[in-house]
Amino acid sequence: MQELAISLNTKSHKPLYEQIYQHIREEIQNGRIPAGEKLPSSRRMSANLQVSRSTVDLAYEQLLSEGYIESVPYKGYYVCSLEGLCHMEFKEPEKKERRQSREERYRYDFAVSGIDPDGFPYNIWRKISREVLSEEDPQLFQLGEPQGEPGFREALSDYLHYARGVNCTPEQIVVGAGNDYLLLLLHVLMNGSSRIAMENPTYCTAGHCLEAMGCDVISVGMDESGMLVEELEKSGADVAYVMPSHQFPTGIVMPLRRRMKLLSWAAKAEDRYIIEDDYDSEFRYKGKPIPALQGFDTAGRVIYLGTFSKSIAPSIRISYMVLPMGLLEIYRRKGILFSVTVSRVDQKIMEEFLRGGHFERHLNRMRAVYKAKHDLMLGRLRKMEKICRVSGEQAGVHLVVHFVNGMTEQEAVRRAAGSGIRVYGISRYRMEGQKRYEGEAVLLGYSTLRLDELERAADALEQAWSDNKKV
Amino acid sequence: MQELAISLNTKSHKPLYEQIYQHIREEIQNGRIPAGEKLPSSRRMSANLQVSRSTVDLAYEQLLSEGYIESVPYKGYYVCSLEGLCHMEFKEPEKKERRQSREERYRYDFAVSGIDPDGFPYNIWRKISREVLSEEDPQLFQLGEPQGEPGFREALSDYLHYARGVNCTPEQIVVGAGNDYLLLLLHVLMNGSSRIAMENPTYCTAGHCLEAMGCDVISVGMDESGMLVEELEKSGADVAYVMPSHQFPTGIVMPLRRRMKLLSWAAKAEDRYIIEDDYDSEFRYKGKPIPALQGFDTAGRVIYLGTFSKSIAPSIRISYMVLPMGLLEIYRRKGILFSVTVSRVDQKIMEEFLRGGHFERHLNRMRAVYKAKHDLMLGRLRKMEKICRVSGEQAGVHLVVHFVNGMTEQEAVRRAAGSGIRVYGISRYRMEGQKRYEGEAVLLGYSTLRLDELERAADALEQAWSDNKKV
DNA sequence: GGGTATTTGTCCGTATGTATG
DNA sequence: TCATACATACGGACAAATACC
Repeated sequence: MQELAISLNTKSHKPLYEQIYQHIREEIQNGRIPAGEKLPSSRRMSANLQVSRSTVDLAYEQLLSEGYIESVPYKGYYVCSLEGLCHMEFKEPEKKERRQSREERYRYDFAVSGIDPDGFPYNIWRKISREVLSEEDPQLFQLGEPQGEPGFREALSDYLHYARGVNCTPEQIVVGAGNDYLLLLLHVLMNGSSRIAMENPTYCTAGHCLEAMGCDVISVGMDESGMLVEELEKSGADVAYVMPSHQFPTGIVMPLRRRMKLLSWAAKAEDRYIIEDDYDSEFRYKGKPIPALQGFDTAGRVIYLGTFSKSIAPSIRISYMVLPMGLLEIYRRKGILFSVTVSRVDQKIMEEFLRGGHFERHLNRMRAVYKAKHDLMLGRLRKMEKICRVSGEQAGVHLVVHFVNGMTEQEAVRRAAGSGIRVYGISRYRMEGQKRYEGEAVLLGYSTLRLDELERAADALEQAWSDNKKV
Repeated sequence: MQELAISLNTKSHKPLYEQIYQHIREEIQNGRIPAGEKLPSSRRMSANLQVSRSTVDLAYEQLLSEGYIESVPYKGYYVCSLEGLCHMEFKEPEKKERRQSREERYRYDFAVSGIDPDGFPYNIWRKISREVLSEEDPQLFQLGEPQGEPGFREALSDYLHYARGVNCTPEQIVVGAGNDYLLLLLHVLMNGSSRIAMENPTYCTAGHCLEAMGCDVISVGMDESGMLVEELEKSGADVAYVMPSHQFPTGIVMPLRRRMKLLSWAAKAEDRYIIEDDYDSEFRYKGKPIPALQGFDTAGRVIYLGTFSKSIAPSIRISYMVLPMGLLEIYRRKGILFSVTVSRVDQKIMEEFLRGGHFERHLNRMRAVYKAKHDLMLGRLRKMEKICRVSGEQAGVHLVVHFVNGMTEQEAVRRAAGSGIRVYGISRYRMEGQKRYEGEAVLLGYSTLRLDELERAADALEQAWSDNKKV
């Protein structure tokens, strides 16, 4: 039979198995599932509904005991004919939807950061967390190594190697609480005197952090392949901060040729480095992922920066960097003074999450979730061809929208706001005083909104932008 | 392919199928099973490993879903090539020589850092941890406030107020992963140009961190009341780093008079600050605790630094600082750029730990534990009056031992080592090149040793030090 | 060369242990 | 103590490919 689409409510106080049981019973009573039909196996059903098999088992067992279905061992469950069964109509009392009134100005926020609200793998995380805390290993609560737990770094280097093509040993990895912190640490390692080139527009938070530390942040132009290496060369920068896998905010994926050019720029001098922020590399919707820049680096000039903020949750604060050999030596002199900033417990949890393959399964799940949202938004926006076109759609969890009907970025943002929708102009990601990026565009992040919200938000957005009268 | 020799551990808490899965995955990742190779059939494997077929099935299924292997129906499972990822030579990191050998030379380690091995409140922590993760609050996994969770800061400010006499609102608190990090952040706030005075001897790690950041660290002498304010004045320092509640390593508690003098030094200029590291304030064995320096500060010149490293566990990495108003403004401009470095989950757990009164109960328990150890060691050392006398015994979890029989610090350390006991000479806590502190002494930390171990260690120590023949 | 036994992945229902409230 | 939910592990049945007589 077809897949049953049962809407389960985890938060409801009604047990899951009962919700399943009731739904199937109704289907049978209504004749929507005819007698003789085979029900989906408990495995299939549990996979569909994202619940444990035994939950489905319980539901089936109840149906069985009440004679709605019969079990044929090694084959499956089959719907009985209802003859002779008296059944009363049972009306579910309507539950009032408890809507939380939001005082927020915005009904929908196309935030470019953040994760899917239902995306956190609670169950596994809870389980691993419990396991780790149950070991009662006295060592676990003494201070750990400054670089991070050896076991965690090993699991991480395995993952980075096969999933991202990063070429490193666990010894090169430094674990830290967030990219900001790692940049801070890096700044200490580099003796605080770097001139850092960033693309324009870029991930300003990092730029402002670097400026706050006292770095010279230099804005370098970009074309459709990413940072312009010629300009970089002229800029006199020592360090280039790039996001080859998915540049923020443009969504540009740096092609191989440009990567090589960048690497040869770095190889030209001893004190040149590339900081590769492997932003959003986990989510790609087209083609195969390009391995990290770091994997092609033979001169030891690439510092690879990665995080679990996007792939798991921003709030768990686990990032990591891979240092080239030269910097590693400096780290061992100076960096080692600074204690690790991630809880040893959290590191252990993350290690198990990686080793148990949960991370990959989680990524696969999230990829599917984001793909659905991505496709929905892309479809909707492509229908609005009179108004806009889309770029940066190959990867990540946001789209870049350019207007073809003469609407300015500012106006698009204002109109959306007028309809209670928050969108983000790309201009806000230019470093201050750097107006070299001329394109106007709006960013639509779809990670934090649920599918049905996206649908409604897209409706409202279309209306707001289609409206011809000026606001 | 050949039979895989997987050593299964039935007793381990790790599921069988996961052990199988992990083993095979690692073999594939390391290339020990080449791409295209056929895995043993589930039957053969299950016979070999003496487990059920479906257990093997589960393991294979997981490998399948993650793309490590592919299934050819009625033929077998075959290892996939890790397609799409460039394959570079992956050097197997040679296993490092067990460093433990050096640490195992010591039977007993009177380490001055670390906590009681049985001291971590596993049960409550597990319970709260579970509760926090069970709430399934989607907000909890989005990025939190840079300063730390408002609720946590509120609980913290309450605690600091009544337990330490710290005078602050939650808005002044900045949460961070460890004192080192907070110093780093502070350095950014202070524009990286500070001349910092530290006592001598002192907590060198902090000193070296500050130096690595580029601070001028100036050593200032001390007497039995702590830092000499006259010298501080002459030194030209902007910032004084002190530990009034229990100076490390001397154990000196700064009396009120000296505190006031210090405060008036700071009040003399706009850019002068005192960093009050409230080290070990939680554990006092005599008299009532002196409130924090910060509570007496009317000029807004004290930065209060606290941590749960000693009171709960070093590895959980939760520290905090209280900024005076002037710095708070700067923080709101520059510091706010840096995301918080403590996991939001951990903050929530800690908040509950505070609010539920568990922290105080825990402290009481630990105070009793440490008091017992303290009294034991103090008693034993006082019996050795021919050899040494003790100082710094009012608070903390270590004692300072001065020798009265002419034994040098170096010799005391060596003799102890000869008996397999690790003790720490106080000289190692002088900043390099600063030899102004003339006293020789040895530190005995008793937090990480259990009572019975302490007993035996004290025996051995007495013998080693009593022994009159030179070593 | 055609039939048969074996091997294989796949799918199934079931039983048990454990965490949690 | 009991209800709920989940994870783990078990072994039987099936159909297609394959090896063997």
